[in-house]
Amino acid sequence: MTAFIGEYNCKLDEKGRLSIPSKLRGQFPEAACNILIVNRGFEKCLVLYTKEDWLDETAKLNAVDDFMSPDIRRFKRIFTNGANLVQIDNVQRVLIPKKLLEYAGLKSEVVLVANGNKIEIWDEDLYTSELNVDSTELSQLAQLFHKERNQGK
Amino acid sequence: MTAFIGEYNCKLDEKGRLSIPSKLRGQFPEAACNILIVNRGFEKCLVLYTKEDWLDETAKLNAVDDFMSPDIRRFKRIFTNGANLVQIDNVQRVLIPKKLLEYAGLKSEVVLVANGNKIEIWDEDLYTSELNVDSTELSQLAQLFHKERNQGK
DNA sequence: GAAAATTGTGGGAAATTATGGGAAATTGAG
DNA sequence: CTCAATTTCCCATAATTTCCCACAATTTTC
Repeated sequence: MTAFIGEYNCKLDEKGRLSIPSKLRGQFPEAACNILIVNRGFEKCLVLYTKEDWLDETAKLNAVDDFMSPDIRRFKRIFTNGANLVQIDNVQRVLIPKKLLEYAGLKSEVVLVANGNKIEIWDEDLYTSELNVDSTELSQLAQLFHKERNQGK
Repeated sequence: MTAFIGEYNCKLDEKGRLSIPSKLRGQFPEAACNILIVNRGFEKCLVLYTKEDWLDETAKLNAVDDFMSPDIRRFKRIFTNGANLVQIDNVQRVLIPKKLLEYAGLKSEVVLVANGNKIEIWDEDLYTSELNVDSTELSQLAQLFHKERNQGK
């Protein structure tokens, strides 16, 4: 599984093309791996996966039989909603589908944020306010995280 | 088994023809594979299978003995009854039978959604509301998924 | 600090894909 | 058997996407 690192500011051109900074590009497993999957994030952002990691994620979903229940089917749909294949062109850009640009409110200035095996794509301004947190809230969040992590076990 | 990726907006023309986006078409196992099966979905949508995967599905059904119960027989009958062979024409379109269009409430704007080895076909508006979920419901669904996945084993 | 190499940005042309319409073929009813 | 209706097949145009080239900007090297 890939583990991306870093945070990168970049630009979308008016055709909706996002050029991937070479430092990030270098982190992809294979030079040959030039197909990515973009998806809507739970927040107002997009998420990039390598094809391999996307297939791993969805394999977990697909292992569960659709006959089982309507809720299972619904969950699968919600989880995979918006997925799009994109190809990296020969100058390291991907064309982001218009629908997804709208969803995430992406205009020109965007931020790519590594998050495990995923890369989040945020509008710069939204990202700034998402990160805008004071120390009280941060420690509340940490407590919550700790609690829920242990519940999950 | 095929694993399709992506969500695609497309249009039905007034003859009921659905053109398959090239990105999706490229995911079919063989260029020669130009016969698909459309069936009713459990929700108000349709489901596309490759011929091969459809045969797998029906094999699973037929593995269950008809002697077992009337409900088994009834389910098999109803499930199989909606299935239709459709052929991909030379510009990558399939003609969806009118009965199925009605069943899924398909008008002009539709969405094709990859779901494992199947492709779901939704009316755009219905699909949007299917995906419209608040965070409380989402976490309930996630829990349910987690639970049922483990039950299924 | 200047030159070279790499990377980022923009735009245009070519190829591919989508879409609509019409003609030919097939089917079914009378 | 004939006519009407539907279906299949094919072609033309519109729209989109992909590919390519040129230049700008940044980084690296000497």
